[in-house]
Amino acid sequence: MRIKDTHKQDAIISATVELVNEIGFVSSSVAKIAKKANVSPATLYVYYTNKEDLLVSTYIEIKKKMSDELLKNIDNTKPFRDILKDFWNNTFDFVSKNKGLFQYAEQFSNSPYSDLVNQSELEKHFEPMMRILQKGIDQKIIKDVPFEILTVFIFYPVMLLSNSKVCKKLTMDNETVETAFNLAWDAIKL
Amino acid sequence: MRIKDTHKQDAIISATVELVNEIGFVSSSVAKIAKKANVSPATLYVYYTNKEDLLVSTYIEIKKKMSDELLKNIDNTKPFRDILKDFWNNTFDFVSKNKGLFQYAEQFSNSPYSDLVNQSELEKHFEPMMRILQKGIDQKIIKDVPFEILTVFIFYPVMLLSNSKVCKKLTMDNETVETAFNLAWDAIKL
Amino acid sequence: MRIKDTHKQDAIISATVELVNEIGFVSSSVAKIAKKANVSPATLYVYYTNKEDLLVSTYIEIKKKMSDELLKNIDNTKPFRDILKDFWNNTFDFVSKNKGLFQYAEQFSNSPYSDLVNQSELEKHFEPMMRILQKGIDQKIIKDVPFEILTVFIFYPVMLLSNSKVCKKLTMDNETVETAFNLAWDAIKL
Amino acid sequence: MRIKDTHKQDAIISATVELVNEIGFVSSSVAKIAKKANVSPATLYVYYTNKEDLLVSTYIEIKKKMSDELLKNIDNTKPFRDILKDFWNNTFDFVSKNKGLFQYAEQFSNSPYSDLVNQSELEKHFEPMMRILQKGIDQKIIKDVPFEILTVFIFYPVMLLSNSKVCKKLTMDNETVETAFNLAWDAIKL
DNA sequence: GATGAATGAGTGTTCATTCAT
DNA sequence: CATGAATGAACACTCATTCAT
Repeated sequence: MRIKDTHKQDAIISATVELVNEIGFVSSSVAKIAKKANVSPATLYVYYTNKEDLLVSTYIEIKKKMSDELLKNIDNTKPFRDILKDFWNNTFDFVSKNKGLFQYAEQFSNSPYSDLVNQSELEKHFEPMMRILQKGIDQKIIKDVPFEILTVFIFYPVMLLSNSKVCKKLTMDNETVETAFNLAWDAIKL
Repeated sequence: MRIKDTHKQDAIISATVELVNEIGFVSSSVAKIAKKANVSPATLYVYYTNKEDLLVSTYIEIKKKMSDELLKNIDNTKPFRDILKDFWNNTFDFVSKNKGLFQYAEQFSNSPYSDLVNQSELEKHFEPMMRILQKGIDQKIIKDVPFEILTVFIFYPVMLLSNSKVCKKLTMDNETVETAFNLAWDAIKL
Repeated sequence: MRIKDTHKQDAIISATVELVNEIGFVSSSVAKIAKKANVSPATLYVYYTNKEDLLVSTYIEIKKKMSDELLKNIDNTKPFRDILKDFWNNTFDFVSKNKGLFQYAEQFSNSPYSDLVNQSELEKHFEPMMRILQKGIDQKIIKDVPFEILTVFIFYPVMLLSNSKVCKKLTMDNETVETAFNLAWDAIKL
Repeated sequence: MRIKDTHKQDAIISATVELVNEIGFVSSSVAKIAKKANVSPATLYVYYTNKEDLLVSTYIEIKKKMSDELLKNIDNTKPFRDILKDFWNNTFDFVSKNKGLFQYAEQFSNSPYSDLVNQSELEKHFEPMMRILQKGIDQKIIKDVPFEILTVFIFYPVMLLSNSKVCKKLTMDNETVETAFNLAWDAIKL
């Protein structure tokens, strides 16, 4: 028998992400994805049970890669503010270098497909950061407010600012990233 | 007759928003929208030149209604912080009471359809708030950073917190809204 | 609005019957049926909710037409044997003149589609004949055996003999039909 | 190894019959048959040149097995009526014990696939019965009518009565089989 | 203005079959 | 012999849109 050609599966995932970024979820048909990946539409069904499976799997893959990158080099022994700053920079780096993946994830999570994903499963990867935040609360470094609120001020802003749809004009240089972090820090610090 | 017309058009818009919220952009076909609005698919083309026009017009309508509501009762003579707080509360009120409209707008603005909208036209409605922010900068009440950064900390958080996809567990009572505003204010204040 | 074109629906039904007779149930695709009927495949869905609906509706239509024809001119006042003979002749006439319809019905009733049809509903049309049989039993003209057995000897044979798949060589002239009826009668008579 | 082969081929045939009985000819795809037989779709093409070959071969196999069973223990020295009765009983036994095979054959012979089978070849197996019928005619025990007519009254009824699609309610116990045979005999006897 | 009929083009998916291993 | 990967062609069906009324 023929061996499964991982090159093909990679091509399918890439094509999916690219196409969704180019023409959006709505217009991204299986046929177009297949064409972009230079495979037959039928081949797609060798790797995924259906279109939904393809889109969801792609999302999960991206999210996993993202959480790996965001938590990379996080050093618990550093001062609290520095840890957050490293995470902030990691986020900015990832989003800058993977605009396509990030934009796919944004579209996906705003679509009804996202209901099909076990979100809490994905969020588990970020538990280390949650533990760090909790330590900050316990040590009275940051405000004792619900995690969701902290998240909105310390994790989302860098993503929003990197999102070209939100920030059309502002170029995100290192200085701007730094400035934004100062605001985030002021928001949460005690 | 005018009344009849408006009724039908309203029904179409409502049906569009409801359907997109129920089954998403991807699955919302003209036929289904028409069925939900209790009109013929052809009737839709009496009011809109095509599907895109319908979706875009619906978005613009929502955005206009939203900007009206958010700027309602904004009193320039109040102290700076109170103005922002009023706007913050207006946002929270609108999103709470119009989850459907808000969610439609979110989906829309994350789709490539949004490229078809003259965003700067829509943003004009928020110029009053921008002028207020500028005054705050000039009076050295808030930090002198790019508008986009301020926006991310003072306008987006309340929307994110109201978004059920972002905040699944946190119930947004008045106290929580107040707490979140304090963080936002700490972020931007000098 | 455009008025529903009954000519089109008739064309669809005819095409369905013809095609199924030519190439069988298995190979009769919606596209092929549409092509034969000179309509777009989409048009088919104006009249029927899906392929199954088309096939089932066609079957029911045929069965209704058939029961009308078989019971035509049945005169209850005639002697018992003559009534059966008339029915027998009607059956032979119908099958001879509507080989296509008959063959479609045969294929259909041997397919799993037939499970979708409310058979007892269709059998109601034949109740007059059942009552006649019962009268024959009561009057001790024919044997007192279950209806199904009588049916197999007095109703099925003429259909089997008219079925070209069963009887490839035998030409069914009037004499043969008469001969066969004599056997049927001998089978059931007391 | 021979044993292994036969196992696989048997599995394929069984799967084919079962699947056709479960979901019908129309929906029985090669992939599904292979899955049911626990082999690869490709393996199927080791034993059969294509799908048609598989279906036809399966039919022929069934027909051969059937003719063997029906003619089993037929004793030419018995009285004429007893021979027919034995055959009748054999038919009933076979159909009862092999409903799946029988139903497959019914579906097949009502499909256009049946045109691909050399029917006269299959009918050769039944020549012994034809010779017996001819002897009955010659000895003036049964009516001198075309074979097809005799067949319809002496061979088909037991099959029809055993067919669950024809006889939904009637349970075929020994008494019923006996009763039906009496009608068949009355039909053909002189 | 308002409609349901009608459709070519497209949808996601499965098909029978082949091929390299 | 036996296989799972791979596919072009076909599948049933829906799409956005137009048209006659």
